[in-house]
Amino acid sequence: MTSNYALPVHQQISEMLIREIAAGMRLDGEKLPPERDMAASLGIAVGTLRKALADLHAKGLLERIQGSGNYIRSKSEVESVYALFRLELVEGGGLPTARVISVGRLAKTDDMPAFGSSPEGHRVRRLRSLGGRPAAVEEIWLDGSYVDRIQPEDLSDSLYLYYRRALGIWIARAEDRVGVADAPDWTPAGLGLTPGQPAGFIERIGWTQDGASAEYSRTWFDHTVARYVSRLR
Amino acid sequence: MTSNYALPVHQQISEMLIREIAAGMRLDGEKLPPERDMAASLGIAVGTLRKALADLHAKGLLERIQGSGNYIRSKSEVESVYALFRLELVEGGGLPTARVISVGRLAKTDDMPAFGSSPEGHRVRRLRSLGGRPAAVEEIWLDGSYVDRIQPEDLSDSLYLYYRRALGIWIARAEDRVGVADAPDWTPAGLGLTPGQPAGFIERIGWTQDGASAEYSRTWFDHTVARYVSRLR
DNA sequence: CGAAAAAATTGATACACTATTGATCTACAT
DNA sequence: ATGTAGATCAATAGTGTATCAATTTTTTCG
Repeated sequence: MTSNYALPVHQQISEMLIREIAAGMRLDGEKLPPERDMAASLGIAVGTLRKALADLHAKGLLERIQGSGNYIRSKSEVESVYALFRLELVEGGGLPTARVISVGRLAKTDDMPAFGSSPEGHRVRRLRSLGGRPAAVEEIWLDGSYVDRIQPEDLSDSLYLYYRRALGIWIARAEDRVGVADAPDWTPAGLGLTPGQPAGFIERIGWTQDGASAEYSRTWFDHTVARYVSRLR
Repeated sequence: MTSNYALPVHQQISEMLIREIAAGMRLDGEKLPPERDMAASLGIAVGTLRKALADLHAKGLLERIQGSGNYIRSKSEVESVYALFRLELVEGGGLPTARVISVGRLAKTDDMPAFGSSPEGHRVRRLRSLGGRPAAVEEIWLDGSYVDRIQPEDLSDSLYLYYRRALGIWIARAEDRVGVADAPDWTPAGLGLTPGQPAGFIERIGWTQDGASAEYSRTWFDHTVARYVSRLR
C-alpha cells in the first residue's frame, strides 16, 4: 500500500547522487560532468539538475566552482538513510562484493510476490561476500519489461550501475522482509551455507524512481558470518 | 457509506494516515498523491480530505507545499512507540501486543554486548503477538542504573511508555541486527516456536535521547508467522 | 621559452512559457 | 456542523533559451 507517487525530479536526482556517493561510486574530489552534459545524459533540463546540485551543495557533499566544475566532497559518514544494502559481518562492517553465478530470462514463478508488469523476468544469481568472506547467495529478479536480454558481461561491475546507465532506472525505495528459510539447492559448495540448511532469508521488493516495482530479490545469508542490520532513528 | 454512529469522515481519514505513519508504512519525505486524485481514490470530496490533511499538518506530520504536493514529515517523537517495533505478519500488518512472562533484576551475562553502565540489568521476558497470534518471544534488558526495581504492573501497557513516564528517558535511536538462532529454553509451550528450533533472531541496542546505550533486547520470532520488515528510501 | 592575449569551457543568473497542484471561495444538500 | 461539487487563484516544477562571469585552455607574439 505504498503510494507510488513520484517525488519532484530534482529531488529524485539529488537522492540518487547521494546514494551513489554513499555507495562509494562517486569518490571524494571527483569532478562531475559539465551541467549541460549531465543534464542531457539524464534527460532533464539544466535548471532542474541545478536544483539537485544545489541540494547536494547545501548538504555539504558538493563544491561548486564557477568556470571550473562541480566536485564531490564526501563527508566520512553519509546519511545512512539512503543506503540500501543492509548485510554486515557479525563483527561489523565488511566491504560488500558480488560474483555472478548465472543470468537468464525466465518466467516468474508463483512463489514470488507480484511485481512489475511482465510475466517474465531476468534472474541473476550471485554469490555475495563481505570483506572477502562468502556470506550469502542471492537471486535477483528484474522485471522483463525493461530490456529483452541481459548479458553477463553487462553486470561486470554493479547491478545498480547497469540499471542506471543501460536502462535509465534506479531503485529509489525498497521493502525488506527478513525471516528464516532453507538455503536453495543451487547454493555453491565450499560455503558455510549448505543446501537445505536454515539460513537468514531476506526478501526485497524494489521500486524505481517513478514508483514502479521493478525488482524482486531474495537472499539467503549465513547467520554465522553476517547479520541484517537496520539502524533506526 | 456514512453510518450515523461513525466519526466524521475527515477524522477517520486523519487517524488512518496517522496509523500508517506510525507503523512505518508511510516514510518520511514521502509524497502523497495530489489532493484531487487522493480524494477520488478514497471516494470523498477534496474539501473533506483537506480537513484531514490540515489536521495532520497541525500535528506536524505533514508538510503542505502549494504547487508541489503534500509530504510526510514524521517526527521520531511521534513514531517512537510503534515504529521501533518492526515485526509484521507474513501476510502483512497485525496489531502488536505483548504479555509479560517475567520481570527481575539480574546480573548481565557475557553473551550480550556491552551496554549501559551497571553490571546488572532488569530482564523482562515477554510473549509478543501480532493480530492475536503469538509470533515471538523476547527478552529485554534495561540497564540497572535507571531504577532499582521494576514491578510487573508497571509494564501493563507499553514498555516505552514506562520508560518515558516513570524514568524520564526514551529510546531515540536503535540498531537492529537480524540473524538466525535457536529458540530459548524458556519459550512457552503451545507456540509454533519450540525450544531449540531455529528461529528468526533480532538483537537490538537502544540509545536514549542523550546518547547512552540503555537497553539491549533479543527477540526470537516464528518465521512461519512473522517477518522482520524494513522499509528503505 | 614565457608571458600576455584570445578562445573555449563551465557554472550563475534571468526570463518566458506550460503544466501541475495546493489554497480559497461559493453554492448547495443533509 | 459535515460533506459534496465546482470554479478560480497562486505557488511550484520543469523545459528551453539567452546572457553573464569565472576559470581553464589554447594561441599568439616578443
